[in-house]
Amino acid sequence: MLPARPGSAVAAAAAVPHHVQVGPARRSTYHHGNLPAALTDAATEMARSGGPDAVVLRAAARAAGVSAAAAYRHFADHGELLSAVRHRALEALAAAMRASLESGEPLADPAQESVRRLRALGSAYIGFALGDPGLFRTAFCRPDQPVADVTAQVAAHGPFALLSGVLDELVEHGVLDPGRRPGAEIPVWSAVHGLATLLLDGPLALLPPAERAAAIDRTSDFVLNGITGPPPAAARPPDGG
Amino acid sequence: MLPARPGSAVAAAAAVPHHVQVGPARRSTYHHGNLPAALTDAATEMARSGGPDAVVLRAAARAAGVSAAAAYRHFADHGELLSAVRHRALEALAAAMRASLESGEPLADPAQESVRRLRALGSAYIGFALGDPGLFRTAFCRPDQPVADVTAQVAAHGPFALLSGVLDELVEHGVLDPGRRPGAEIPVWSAVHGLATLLLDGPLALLPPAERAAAIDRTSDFVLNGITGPPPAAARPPDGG
DNA sequence: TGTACATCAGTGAACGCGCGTTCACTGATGTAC
DNA sequence: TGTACATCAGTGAACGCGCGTTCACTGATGTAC
Repeated sequence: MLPARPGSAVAAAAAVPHHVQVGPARRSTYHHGNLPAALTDAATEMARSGGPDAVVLRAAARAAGVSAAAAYRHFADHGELLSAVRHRALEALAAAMRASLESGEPLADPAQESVRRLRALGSAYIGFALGDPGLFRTAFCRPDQPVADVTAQVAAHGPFALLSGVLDELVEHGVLDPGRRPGAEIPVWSAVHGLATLLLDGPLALLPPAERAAAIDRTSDFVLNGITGPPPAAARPPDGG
Repeated sequence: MLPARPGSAVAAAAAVPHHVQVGPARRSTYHHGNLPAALTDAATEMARSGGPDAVVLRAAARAAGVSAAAAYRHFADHGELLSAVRHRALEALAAAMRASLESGEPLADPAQESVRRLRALGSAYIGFALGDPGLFRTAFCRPDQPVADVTAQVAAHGPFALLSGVLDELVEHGVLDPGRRPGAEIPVWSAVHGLATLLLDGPLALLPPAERAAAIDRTSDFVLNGITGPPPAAARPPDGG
């Protein structure tokens, strides 16, 4: 990302203690070039390896080879930097989901194919959570205040949009009753997201691998039943409770 | 909780600055009586109003009218105090679920009644999350390292056990196929837990009340379908990938 | 083409904060005789 | 019933930490004339 021209490495190292940080970037020009991106990159790597609490403005500045105060030319405060990282994390999740959609052998039967795609989304979501826990936690960490921004991103290009698309396919190919389509995203997303968080940080964190895999499979079936099964109105009490 | 004998209030206030903390408890005896409980109480109140990050050992000691160092007679470190609070939070959640089970008018038909009870559990879970967000977050906050303890509590007397019981009732009264009973807790719990976290801290936090209620209803139906619907093996690709 | 100047993006030192934790200590308690 | 003593549960001061943020500043950049 940064050109990182060493110049006089020894002199530079002596002049810039930088605590004991790993490879603080050096730059040749006084002006940085693209400091916002460099800070966001650094902060994202911190989030990746340590979750949202590891996103430290001073450390990001250090990693970008810049004083902490310089960060305030580009971010109003720490929260704004964290927000930028959250965006990146949601992008990464969406990218993993998209990649999963496009990988694998399409099935001849369009109905089966749309089901396959729904499963692909779910397994990518869980896979991302377990494979990149720091970013996943950051994507869904509590903002200082609920932020319309995140909702919009998620809805427009993120996980929600991808799920919506595949649910539409399920309707189109007769798997999902059109009457039950509206709002179907939320329960499906809830099930997958809930499983991810319970496995990651919750009481299911200690599940042995085999049981973990079984839990994922079972939830996958459960989700399909949940959206495609008959409405349970028959088994419902007259008063919704 | 504490006797809180004011004694010479003015002198006490002068002698014990305690920063600007609300009502630091005074005690008459040198020994406290039940300091672990008092610290856990105080810390739990902090968690209730501010979530896990608000659990501050020094502040809990202050609230209990004791020096910070005194806490270390009873808790190895901050993490152990937080663990105690997590226990309390999980207890509170389980209690809310139990109370919900026992409230409301039982239905004559046992099948319908068991369904009603499942719904009651779910709505208590969501209700607790939205009504006592600080405690809910604390109950499920990431421990320093995954802790068998929590898993055990949840399984033995907590949310998981209650859910297991009601799922057994569903089998007993013919709502749930016995063959699909094993492991059914996990997807159900995932859906409810996921919805709670998405509504609380996630991208659904800004949902207007009406839509929020609709989302909850829809997820409730979804869960029932998920466990009672036919196994979706028919719609499944030959390769589970 | 050169120069004055406004603007921008950095610097580095400092502030205040409150935390978790440790230490040597002392006052209170209970038990053996 | 009284006394010596071990043990326990407090005290209060201190340490080190690293953070977010602010400030007056200065070096670099680009533009008007």
